[in-house]
Amino acid sequence: MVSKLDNVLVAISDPTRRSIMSRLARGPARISDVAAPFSMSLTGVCKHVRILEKAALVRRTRHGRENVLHLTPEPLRDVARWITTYERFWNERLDRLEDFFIAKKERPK
Amino acid sequence: MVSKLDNVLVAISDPTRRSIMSRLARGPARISDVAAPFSMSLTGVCKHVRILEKAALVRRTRHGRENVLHLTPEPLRDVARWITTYERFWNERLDRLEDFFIAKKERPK
DNA sequence: GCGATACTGAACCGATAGGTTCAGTATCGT
DNA sequence: ACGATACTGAACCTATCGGTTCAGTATCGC
Repeated sequence: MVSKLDNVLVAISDPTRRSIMSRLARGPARISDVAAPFSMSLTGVCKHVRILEKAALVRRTRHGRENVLHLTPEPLRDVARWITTYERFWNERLDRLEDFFIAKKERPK
Repeated sequence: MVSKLDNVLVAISDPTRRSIMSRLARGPARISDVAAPFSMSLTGVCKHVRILEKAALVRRTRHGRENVLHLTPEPLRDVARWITTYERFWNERLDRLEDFFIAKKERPK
C-alpha cells in the first residue's frame, strides 16, 4: 500500500516539481505557461504535473484546449503533521541540553 | 547544486527510511538492531542509513565494531519552514472560500 | 475549413534507486 | 589464537525516474 503521505513526499522531493509549485503559488497558470521558464519539453513538464496531481498538490480545470492548473497545497499539512512527531523529540534533546547546562551552572567545576 | 533541503526531502521520501527514523526516535540503536525488523539484508539497511546521514538526519558513533545510530531530526525544520511558505497561501484560499460563502449568504439565489 | 495552439500518448533512452550476494576487515568474547 | 559478530565495499540486477522525440487529437481564431 502506498500511502497518501508517500505520494506527497515523493512529489516534493523533486526540485523541478517544487519549482512548479512555487510558480503556481503566484497564481493559476496553464501548463504551457508553467513550462515556459524551463529548458524542458512540454511533455516533460506534463509528467511532473501528473505526479503533483496524484499527490493532490495541484488541481487541473480544462477550459477548451487549455489546462489551467492551480495549487492546492493542503496535503503539505500531512507532511507538517508528520514532522511534528519529531518536534517533540528534538525539544527533548534541547531540554536535555538545557538540563546539562543548568547542572553545570549549579555545580561548577 | 544540490541543496540541503533536497537531501532531506529525498531522504524522507522513502518509507523504509522513515521507518528507520521512527525506530531511532525510540532511542539510539546499532545498525543491526535497526535492521532486525526488516526483511532486508543488512547491506540494504546500511545504504539507507548512509542516505539519512547525508541528510544529517542520523548521526553515527563507532564503539569498537558497533555503529550506534541516533536521530538528529533538526533538518526537518528546514522542511517545515519550506512548508510554511505555502501555509500563507492556503490560508488565503480559505479566506477566499469564506468570502465566497459570505457573499452567497448575503445575496442568495 | 484551415492553420496554429495546447496539449496527450506511446515508445524509447540513460541514469539512478533500491535491492541482492559475496567476499573482506575489524573487533569482541572466550 | 580462534570463531562469532558487526559491519563495509564491490559487483551486479531490475525497475523506475526523468527526460526525450514524434505522431496524434481537440480546440481556437479567422
